[in-house]
This record gives sequence, C-alpha cells and structure tokens, in this order.
Amino acid sequence: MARKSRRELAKDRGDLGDLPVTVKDVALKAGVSPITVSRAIQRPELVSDATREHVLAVVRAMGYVPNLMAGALATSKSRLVAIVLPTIANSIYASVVQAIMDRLAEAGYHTLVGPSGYTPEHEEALLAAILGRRPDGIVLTGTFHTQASRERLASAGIPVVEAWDLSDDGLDMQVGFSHEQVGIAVAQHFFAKGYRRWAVIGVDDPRALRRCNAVIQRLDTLGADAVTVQTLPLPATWEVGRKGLANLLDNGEQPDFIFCSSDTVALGVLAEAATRGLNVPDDLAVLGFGDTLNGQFANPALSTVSVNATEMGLQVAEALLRRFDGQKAEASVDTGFAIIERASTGRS
Amino acid sequence: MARKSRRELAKDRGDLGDLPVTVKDVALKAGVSPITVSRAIQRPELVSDATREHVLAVVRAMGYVPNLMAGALATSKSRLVAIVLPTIANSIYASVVQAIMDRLAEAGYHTLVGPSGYTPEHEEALLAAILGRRPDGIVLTGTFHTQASRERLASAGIPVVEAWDLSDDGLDMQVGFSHEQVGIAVAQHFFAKGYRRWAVIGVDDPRALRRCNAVIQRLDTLGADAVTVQTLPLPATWEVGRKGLANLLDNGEQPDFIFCSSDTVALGVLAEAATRGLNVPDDLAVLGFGDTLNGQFANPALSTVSVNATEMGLQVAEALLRRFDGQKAEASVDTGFAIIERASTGRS
DNA sequence: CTGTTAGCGCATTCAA
DNA sequence: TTGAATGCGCTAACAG
Repeated sequence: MARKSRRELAKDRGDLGDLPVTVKDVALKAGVSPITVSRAIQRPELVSDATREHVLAVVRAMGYVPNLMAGALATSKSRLVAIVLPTIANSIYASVVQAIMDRLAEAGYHTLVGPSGYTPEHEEALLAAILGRRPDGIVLTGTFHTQASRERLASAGIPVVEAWDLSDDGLDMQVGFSHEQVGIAVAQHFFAKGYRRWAVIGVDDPRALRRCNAVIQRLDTLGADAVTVQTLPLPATWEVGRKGLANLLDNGEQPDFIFCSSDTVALGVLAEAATRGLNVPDDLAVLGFGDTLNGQFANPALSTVSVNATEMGLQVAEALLRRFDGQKAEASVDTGFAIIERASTGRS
Repeated sequence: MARKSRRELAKDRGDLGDLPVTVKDVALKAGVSPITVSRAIQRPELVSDATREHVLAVVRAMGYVPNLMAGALATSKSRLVAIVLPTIANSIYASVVQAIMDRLAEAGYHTLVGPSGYTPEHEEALLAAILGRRPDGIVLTGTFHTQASRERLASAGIPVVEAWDLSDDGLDMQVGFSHEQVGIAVAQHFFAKGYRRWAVIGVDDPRALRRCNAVIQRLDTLGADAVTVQTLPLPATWEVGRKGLANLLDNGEQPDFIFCSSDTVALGVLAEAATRGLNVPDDLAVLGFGDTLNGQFANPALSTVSVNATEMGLQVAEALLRRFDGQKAEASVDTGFAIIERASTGRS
C-alpha cells in the first residue's frame, strides 16, 4: 500500500489553502488529463478550440501558474540566462544588462544576475551556483581567471557570450569593442585636430591601460610629445579626475588634451579645470569614455567615446537567441564605438 | 518491458559526451547510493568522514554540479528571489539592486531580475513569468497597478517586499522612505536658513510630485512666498534642469532656492545657472535628490537629499532573510534620508 | 485530437 | 551511518 504523498499529508494538516495549484488540479476540474492542460497552455495548436477554451478558462479561474522549474526539469530547457558581472552599480554595465534583459524577456527568457567572483576561490563557488541552475546560456562581463573555471564553462555545453570587450582567447562568442582600436582612433582623430601635448588620466584598470597604451603607441608614430599618464586607484570617481589634473598641473605639466578613463573621471577634470581658471576647450580639451546614455545623464558639453551599451546588449541577446534556435552565430561581434565631439574638445 | 529512458535514448544517439553528470553517475562511480552523494554535499554531518571524503573527491573529479532546479522541485525551496523594477539603467535603482543581490548571494540566494510591466496586460504576463519560477520571495520597486495582480501576489504565499518608498496600502513588507517626510524636512531646513523664494524643477513623476506637494504645504504654513513649479516630461535628464531654470528665468521669476526632482536635473540647473552668470549658492541655491553613491558619481559640490540605496537594499535583503528563517519581520522599515549640504546650498 | 506511461534529478521518509 | 522507495510538477514518447 502506497504511503501518503507529501501533498496529501499537507492537506491532512489543513494546509490546503495556500498549496499551489498544479496541472493535476486543473485537469481534474476541467475534466481532462493533465497533458491536455499542459498542451492547452504550451502548444495550443495541438488542442481543439473547444477544449482549449474550456481549459484556459479553468486555468484563469483557478489562478494556475505553471511551475517552470518542473517544466525545465522535464524538458532540460530552463529558459534562463545567467549574467555574471562585477557590478551593476555602474551605469555602463547596467545599461548593457538592461538591454540584454529587455531583448531576452521579449523572447521569453529570464535573467539571472550574479556578481562575479573577486577571488579564484569564490569563482569556483560562483560557477557551481550558476551552473546549478542549468541556464540555457551565460553572459560574462569581466574575466574568469582560473583555467579550471574556463574549462567548466566550456564543458557545460551551453552558449557563452563574453561581453564588453574583445580579447583573443575567447571561450565561445564575444560581443564588444577593441580597446586598442579606441586608442588608435582617438590618437588619430585628435592628433589631426592639432593636439600635441597629451595626458591620460585614469584609474588602475587593465582595460583602461590597453586604451592608454594604444594611444601612446600611435601618438609616438605620429610624432606628438610624450604622453603623461596619471594613474589613480579605483574606484573611478569624480575625485580621480580632480586629483589627476591637479597632480599634472602641480608637476608643471601643460597638457592641451586629456583622455580620461571614464566620463565620470572626465567630469572631475572639467571641474578642476574650472576651479583653476582653465578654459575648456581652448586651453585644455577633455575627452571622456563610456557615454552609454548618449549624454543623457552626463554633461552635455563633454566629448566622449561612446561604446553604445544598448547595441552591445542587443547583440549579446541576439547571439544567444540564434544559438538557442540551433543556428550558428558569429564567434565575435564588434559593436564598435564612436567619438562624440561636444564642447569639451570643440576648439576652433 | 520498460521503454528506454530519454537519457538512454540520448546516449544511443551518441550525445553522451555532454550529458550533465547526475547524482546517479557519481553514486555509481563512488560505489554508494545516490542519497549518500546528496548527503555528502548538502548535509555532510550525516555521513561518515571516510565516505564523505571519498564521495566529494569523486564529485570533484567528475565535475558534478547538482541540479538546483531538481533540488528545488523536491524541496519546494527555490532559493531564488525575484526583483521586479522599471529599469536598472538608472543608478539609484541599480544601487539598490546591487545591495540586495550582494546580501542575498552571501546567504545562498540567487536573484532573478525582471523588468516591470508598463501596461496592465504586460503586468499579468510578467507576474505569471515570475511566479512560475516559484521564487522564495519577491522584491517590488514601482507599483503593481491592477487589483488582480496584487491579489495574485498576495496569494502566492511568499514574502513580498516593496522597496523604495513607503505607501499606506502595502502588500506585505515595505522598505523605503517617505516622500512627504523628505518634503517637510527640506522645507523646514532651508526655510530656517533664510530661503524664501522657492522653486521646484522636476519631471512628471508621482513620487516627485509627492515631495513637491509636501514642500509647498509646509512652506505655506511657514509663510514663504508661493512656490513656483516647473514640471517637464520624462526622462529625467540634464536638459530638464537646463530647460527648467531657463523657463523660470525667462518668466521673470527670481528664485533663491531650487529643489530638483533628481541629482541629474540639479546638475542641469547648475549648468544653466553658470551659463547665465548666476552665482551658486549666493544668487541661487540648488538641491538635488537621490545621491545614492554619496557623491561618487555626482558633482561633489551639489547638495542633495540622500536616500541611501545601499542601506535600503540591505534592509530589503534582511527582511526577506528573516522571513525565510521563519521569523516575523517588521511590516515597514523606514531607511530614512539625509540632507547632505555641500557647496550648492552653502550660502553664508 | 486526447490519454497513458514513464522519467527529468533530487531529497524526504522510513527501514535496516 | 547507509539505503530503498517514492513523489515534487511537468512534458516527451507513444498509443489510441
């Protein structure tokens, strides 16, 4: 004789009020089998109009909400995408995530957001936690360090998109831009405009460093003065810009062009320049980096390099969706960047 | 004779390479039963040292990652918290979400982030999508409009936290601050400092309106001049501030104090004031609102009302965790706010 | 078009 | 301390 199920036990205890409604309950009430309920919802075309309508009416009446975890378990399709990134309390990452979520939600996918591990040990745990949910795809921003982690990811057998910047040892797919290209383009563009005494102000970040080095190298071949670099510790606040420019000036430097590691830093530079009575852009031109929101939340006078977070997020989502569809997807999508000139570099 | 299982079919097809490892596989290899593997991982204290070590070694060797969805199905505990909000591409919401995620992650919970529905119809679908994942808790920012939605949420039988602001018809728990209190405090504080010709510049947002009305009312009882209000359409950009101040001045108004609906708007006001040669704060004081990051990403000269997003997120997480623990939690937590005075209101 | 059977991967319950 | 049986809620496969 079968033991009583946990559900039955709960009912016996009188808990039946808030037990979630299941397919079975609906099926019973509608006078059909559970699978018909399932089909009426998931694959309506397989059910006759009459039955479907009736079943759906019962579904609504009972407030039935299918348990997606059970469905996922049965189909091995979670319709879940995990996004791992350092922080969303940073408007540029937030914009990318927002764009990814919007597009995926449209396609019926949910988004699991997780903070990336700071140490390799955390990385291990993080990965287990993420993969344990059996996501259909993963989006990475920032880097997974350990070889073990990378192998795990690869062997999970699901699409992985690395977003934000392009590198040469990608796991699977990449969507982003090239820091080197940014550096080169900036150097070319503003050298051509006549700026010769360059400085770079930024935080101690490997990506910023890549842009910086590209600038330096290209300017060198172009024949500008040596570039002065001010590197300050994270996080990238307005203060970094203030302090950076202050240091530069106090050292007797007289730059005519400053490339900042982010818009936030650039705003600090603008503030310090104003304090010191420097005229922007005539005495000093300032260029930011990031501008996800097309100046919406930044200073509309600030020139910047826009990496178009929305487009990036969209491409990330599309890449995943193509893969979910069984199609092949490009291994690497360059969403590029644009140099947006506004007043802060608008020297005549 | 039993039909072949789906797993076996897959193996027959030759897909066996990337089939995820299951408890069974581990158990087989380790020479124990599946349940022992489960226990070695979830409740190590129930297993002898020798077996545990051996099993865990096999687990590592095989790269076994437990399927959390199956676990959730078996235990009716998803260890998942859903966060529903309008957008994370807004630093203040992003900060709250970040704080919630950080604390929940620490406690072993994952975070499902979903964009809130814009229309009531979407709301229905959104809710089904969210509840379908059977989260252990839900965090709402922004409002769920329809009565049906509210009932659904309530009857889901899980903790619901409404974050950001306090209202009087909460569903379950609330964590946030009172817009009315902000308005009153601002009016009191700056009236006492001698400001009499007030203006409010902001976007057309119900919460901003609540603060604004509170200011007007309190100033009225205090006996300041009538408050001039400039309401512009969303979104809240720097341009709103510029345009708002421009309108005011062009109408011949001469405010000595401006309360803005957000820091972003306030920065626009500062810019327009500078353009027009107005001295801040001597001719005109400017107060922002939001300041989640303690000035980190804003103008360090801008005075503002800080609502402390990090604290709010933490409280949201704590409220949920207490409930998960079976404890009662406060229905309402007021995380308050602080008036941060910096240079833009620093009139001597 | 609809129903029956069985299993997705794990953890609870009971038994040894 | 370990194991066997069973169910969580759903859907694929197959049969009618």
